[in-house]
Order: sequence, then structure tokens, then C-alpha cells
Amino acid sequence: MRASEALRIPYGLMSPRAAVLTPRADDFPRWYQDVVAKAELADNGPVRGTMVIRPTGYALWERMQAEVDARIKATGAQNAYFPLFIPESYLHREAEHVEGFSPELAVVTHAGGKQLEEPVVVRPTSETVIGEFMAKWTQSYRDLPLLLNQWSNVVRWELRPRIFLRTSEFLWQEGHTAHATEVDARAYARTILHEVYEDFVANVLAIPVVVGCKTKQERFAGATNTYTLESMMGDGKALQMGTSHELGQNFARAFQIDYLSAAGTQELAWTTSWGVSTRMIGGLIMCHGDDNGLRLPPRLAPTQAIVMVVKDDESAEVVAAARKLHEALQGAGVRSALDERVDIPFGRRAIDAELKGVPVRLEVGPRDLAEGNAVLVRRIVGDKTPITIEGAVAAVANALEDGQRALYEQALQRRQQHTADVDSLADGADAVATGWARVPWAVVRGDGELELAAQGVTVRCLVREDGGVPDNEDEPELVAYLARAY
RNA sequence: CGGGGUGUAGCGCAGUUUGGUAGCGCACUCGCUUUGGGAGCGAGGGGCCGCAGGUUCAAAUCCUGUCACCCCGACCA
Repeated sequence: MRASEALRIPYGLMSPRAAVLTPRADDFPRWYQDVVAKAELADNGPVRGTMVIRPTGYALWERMQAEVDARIKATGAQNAYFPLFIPESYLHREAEHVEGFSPELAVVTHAGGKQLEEPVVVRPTSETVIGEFMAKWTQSYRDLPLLLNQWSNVVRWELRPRIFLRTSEFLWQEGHTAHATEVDARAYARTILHEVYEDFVANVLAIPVVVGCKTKQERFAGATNTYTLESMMGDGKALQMGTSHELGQNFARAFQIDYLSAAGTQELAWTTSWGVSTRMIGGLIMCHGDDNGLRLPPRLAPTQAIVMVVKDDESAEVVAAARKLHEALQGAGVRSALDERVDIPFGRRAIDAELKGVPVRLEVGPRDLAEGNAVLVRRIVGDKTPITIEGAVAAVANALEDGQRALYEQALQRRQQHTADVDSLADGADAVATGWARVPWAVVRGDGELELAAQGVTVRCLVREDGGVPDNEDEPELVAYLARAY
């Protein structure tokens, strides 16, 4: 593998439609043609930069949904659904919110064959429309906290779409909650941040994260505090994997989300919102992909192990043995698949599984079977070892655990190697050529953030010296992470 | 909007300088041989050369105009 090629995985992937749909034949291995291109930026005329995800790509999203949804519900939130169309006037009720989103709104002016009296926007996010309903649903302090989540699509008319990272339409989960006190709201925003997002990204996606808060400049439009999870991709750039906001009483005020307290006084609620999106698929690929394709963390992988009939022999013993192995794996709770398509050349099937990132492959053929063996191929660490048929289930289970750990370790090591501690803006700007820089926030505050932005460098997040998550950017002794982003 | 570039088969491209029958690779179809790491050979199908006008016996190629798209910057889960 040449270093330049390793770096081209993310770049190729990130290139807009033309590059994604049209990889050069003899250039980078076909892996993103076969795997990543399973999602495409849709070419539907003037509707630019929306996304089409083919089944193999969507299976990843379904796994992410399942894992994230379970964690969200564990915090007590419930799923609900709200309208796709939002009256334009709703957005105008919160000044910063509308200012932040105006440039990227898709607005419907005509419907039912005539011009609408008031235009409606296609939701870019649902704080406003959900706020409208929360106001009706919170009468008493007994109604709080109100913990809602919805799985939906949203539309932001982006100037520069990039597959998975910034598409004009994307799928996500957006949570919206209302609380009686600021303390409750903050605690809940942080619960989501750590127990849902950090836990999922680190332990399921095997992607290490730095958890912190955004600067005022990078904050969500209308929020009083934005928390973020930042991960380093294979090329040293940073990607925001998820976010959780404290909205203070801004939206409560705009939408009259108030309630009668135990003391009998009318009080404004404190709200939060939080989300993760299909961007995580991009992050997964850019963080773990290698020259041979995708490497899926076993806990996420829709197919964890594939039992492959290498070659049929005349007695069909091989097929029978493979089936038995596959069933044994399923019985042991492994998401196993059986590939007995002996009419397709072995090489093609093996490489196909590799491209898709299936963590473990078990090759069963007449030669090995005669000795009571199969071949265990570990995609993540990249080795091949003969194992006994009897020990196969245990060996697969071990390989899955090892793979999960190895992916995380590799990503963490890369981040550590490419993160520099510096104490000036100039050194910080230099360091982000190859990775991240940690610099005292005091050095950056004020004009520093703008100076860096002029050089394409952003402050990804602020953390306390001990790695803790600060409540706001005014705490003393904070550390800023600098990086390039997509 | 500022700075670069590109439009030729489903995709990637050559051909344009110097005008002369529309090409290559991948993909697709059929046949035979293969099948323990992306198969080989043979035979096929597929084109308003972005669009409009002009020059010429003759235009993918030269001239004029026009449209679209892409890359870098401003936006962002």
C-alpha cells in the first residue's frame, strides 16, 4: 500500500457525485465502486446532492438505528413523528434559528395547484414544529420531562454536497426534550452525549471520540450550548459524529412551552435537542476503510461471519459441512451468512466479502475438510489460519472480539500519533496539516478563531484539561482542539 | 459571486494541435473452457461527439455564440 493511496480512500469517497459514481477503472481498487457507491448522490435534475442508498449500504444504517434507538429508549425517551412541512412563520419565531437556517431552506410556495398564502419549508430540523406541539403537551410540572425522539429525513439545500457527510437530504434521529429546570436539561443533554452517542460510537462503531463543547461561533443556531463528538478520520481530518444541544429557554419562549409549577407559578421550560445522522456511515468508512475495502466493526456488521463454500466436491460433503457450520454460528448468536454459490469464482466471492468489510470469513473446501479443517480469515487484522471444524464457533467468537478491539486501538493510535500539543496559533496551524492540535483556549479566544478560519482551520471543540466536558467556553484553563474538517 | 477546468457509449477516457468511415478500457449479451484469491479465448449489442449557428467537397476536430457540469473558497449533522 502506498501512503498516497491510503489517503485517497477518504478523498475519493468524499468527492461529490462525479467521483463517487465514476471511479477510474485501474485506479483505486474498485472498493468504493462496489461498496461505497451503494450510496450515491442522486442525479435527479435540479434537486442536487440528495442521496440514494442501495441495500448493502442501507443495512449499515439499519444496524446503527437499532443500536442508537435502544440506547435512546434506555434514557426514557419515546419515539414520535412530526410533520415534514413547517410553516415559514414558525422558524421566524426564534431569531437566531431562522438566521442560521435561512440560506439552506427549501421552501414550498405552491401546492394543490395554487400559491400558498404562507410558504412552508421542508424541515431542516424540527425544533420549531415540535416546539409548537410541546407547548400544547406541557401543562403541568407533572408533564415534564417530555422526552421525544423521531427518526426522519431532513433537507438542507447545501452549497457543496458530499456523499454521506453533507447531503441535501439526509436521514437522522432528532431528539427533543423539555425540562422543568436548567439543571435537568443540562443533565439530560449530557446523558445523551455520553450514554447514547459516546457509548455507541466508541463501543459499537469502534471509533474513538473527543467529547467537548462547541465555541459560540460553531454553536447550533438558537442553542445556548452545543456539545459535540469529534473523531479523526484516516486522513487526519476531523468529523463531527454527533451533537447534543442545550437550547436554554430560547425555544420555550418562542413557542410558549410553559407549565404550572408545584408552587402554582407559570414557568418556562428548558429544552434540548440532539441528533446523529447518516453521516456516521461516512465516518465509519473513512475511519476504518483500507485499500482492500471497508472494515466493519463486528458489533455493527450486519453480517459478522460468512461461511464460504470454496469448491464443491462430487459428494457435496463440502456444502453440507458449510451449512452445518453456518447453522452452528447462528445458534451461537453470530450474524452469519452462507455463501454456497460455487458457480461464481472463489476469488470474486472472497473479494466481495472483503470489500463489504465482513469481519470474519470461514472458507470450507474439500482439501481442508479432508483434514477436519476450515480456514478462518480475519478481515480486520488481515490474517488466515486453519482451524478445526469443532473449534470453529469459538474461534469465530474470538475473532469478532479481537477485531472489535483492534479497530478501536488502531484508530486511537492514529489519533494519538497525529495530535500535537502546541501553545501558539502558528504552531497549531502547522500541526493540522497532518492531524489535530491541542492548544490552550486562551491563546485562541477572540480573533484567533477567525485567523484560523482564514487558513481553513476550525476549532472543533473545547475540553477541560482533565478531558471533561465544560459547561461553556468561559471556563478557565480550557483546551481547544484544532483541525481541518470536510 | 471570485479563481481554475471539463463536456465523445451505462461508467472512465483517447481522438481536437495538423479537418478525411466513431475508438479504447470497464460494464452488458451469447458460446466454449475455467472455478482454492478480482478468469481466458471467440463472437456481439450499444453513440443527435452538450446545444445552436457559421466556414468547408468534408467538422468530434476550425470560428462565433450559448448551456451544463466539476474542482478550490464562502455554508453545514
